[in-house]
Amino acid sequence: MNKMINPSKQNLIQQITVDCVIFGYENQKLKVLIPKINFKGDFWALPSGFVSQEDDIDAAARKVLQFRTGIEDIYLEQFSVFGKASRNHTAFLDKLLELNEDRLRESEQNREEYLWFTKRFIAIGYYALVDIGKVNPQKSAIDQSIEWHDINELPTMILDHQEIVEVALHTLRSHIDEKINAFNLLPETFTMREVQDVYEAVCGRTFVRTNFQKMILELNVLERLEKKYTGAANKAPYLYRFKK
Amino acid sequence: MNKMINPSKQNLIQQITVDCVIFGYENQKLKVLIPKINFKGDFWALPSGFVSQEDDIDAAARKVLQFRTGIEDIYLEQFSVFGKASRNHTAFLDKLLELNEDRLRESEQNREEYLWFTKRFIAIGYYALVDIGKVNPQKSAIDQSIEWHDINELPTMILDHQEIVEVALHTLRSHIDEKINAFNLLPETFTMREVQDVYEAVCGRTFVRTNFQKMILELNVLERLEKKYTGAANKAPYLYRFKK
DNA sequence: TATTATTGTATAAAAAATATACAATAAATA
DNA sequence: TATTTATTGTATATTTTTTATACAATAATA
Repeated sequence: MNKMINPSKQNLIQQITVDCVIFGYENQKLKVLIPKINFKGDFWALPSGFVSQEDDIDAAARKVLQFRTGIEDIYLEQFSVFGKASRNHTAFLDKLLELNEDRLRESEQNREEYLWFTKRFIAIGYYALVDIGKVNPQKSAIDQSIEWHDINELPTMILDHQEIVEVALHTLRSHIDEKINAFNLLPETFTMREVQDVYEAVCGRTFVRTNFQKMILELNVLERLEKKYTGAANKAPYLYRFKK
Repeated sequence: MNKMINPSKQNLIQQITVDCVIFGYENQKLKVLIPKINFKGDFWALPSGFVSQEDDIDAAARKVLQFRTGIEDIYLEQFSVFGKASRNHTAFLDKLLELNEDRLRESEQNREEYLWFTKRFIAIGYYALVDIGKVNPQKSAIDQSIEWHDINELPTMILDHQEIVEVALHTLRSHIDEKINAFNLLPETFTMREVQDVYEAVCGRTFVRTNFQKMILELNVLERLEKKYTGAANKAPYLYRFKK
């Protein structure tokens, strides 16, 4: 949320944001990266950004993701637009101002920002899925914190951000087969079990191991390498990698 | 395209359009409704509109569809956003001005419109599917004509409108099962053959009659009524209607 | 009454998805 | 060293879904 840095003065498309649902995977769990802003009142909001006149909307979303995760070439996908006429930050901002009178004084400039930011906004939704281990979450200037939240225990977010996450998750699940490679979640080489763990976390369900293997191999994107001796007291699994 | 009626003066969201792919069905054929603008140079462009501050984006799209088709409660669906930074009407307008010098004189107001309209625009794509028989296509003030074009013989359109149609068609095909009812294409009662004709036109392929019947009945949205005596020299087919 | 075109129904065949069985490890441990 | 343990690879059985084929039942016509 670099929303507060005089956006009304910048060379931006008006009344448009790109709102990003950054899914993260670690330890068989699916999470979402959500900043909490640094004001009294417990306000959580999805990472989002504006669209510069010079940027493709995809590029605008990519900037948000790069800033928030530090990852350069992240795969992301636009999935829906949220454009109700009533979709504005007024209720949120008024609440915030009410609870933070001490810090936010009336001023000509603040007034201008307020008017700019309480206009109706159209959000273009993007989602990404990253390896939590590779990410160093970045707070913006106005954030108190930014944390990974389990997909089943999301905080109460502003506006329609809850719905945005739901739609993103639905899209992610239906696209996982084509995107499992693009997401770059797995190491260079990996076992079948690791692939299955990703799938189970993303889809929120279990798969029968033997059938999962068959299904994933039939996608025809993996090649089998040597065995991996893990030190565990059992048969060593094969390693795989994505075909070039 | 009511784009030319001083849009820069109206209460609109800037740099946003809703671009509509209006599919039409008639005589086992799938078509697209495309206006041609009333200037020298053969310019075709999808029906589109701007988004008023007071309208949901869905409502903005609905207005375009209502104006173009005369149908009140039309089912439509947002399917994608087209937002390249280079997406602007400059090349199109310059060509148009060059070919129509006689009609378009330099003036302060025209200049203003030109600058407004050559900004980069983000298009939110919507599609609908209507019964051509129920539609009376409406030209806008700047159109020379508006016609149904066979899906396989589309004219060369401005900007990325060709791509927009392609993405819309892909979405339509993948959603046809859930939407066949919503599209309101079929009469109150209809035969199985009529349903299959719609499917074949939309999907651009044939189906095996007996298997199609089974498939469509398994969707569980139809109820069977009495037989229909058509006067043809063959067994009378049953009529169906959508369950309430 | 035989012919014709098309429908409704049944069923066979093929393919895909799901469930189950079991031998083959790789290390720990007895 | 033999036995135990947990997990893997492979095969196969079962079920479900999809696709193909056969054919009798019309409703009018010739």
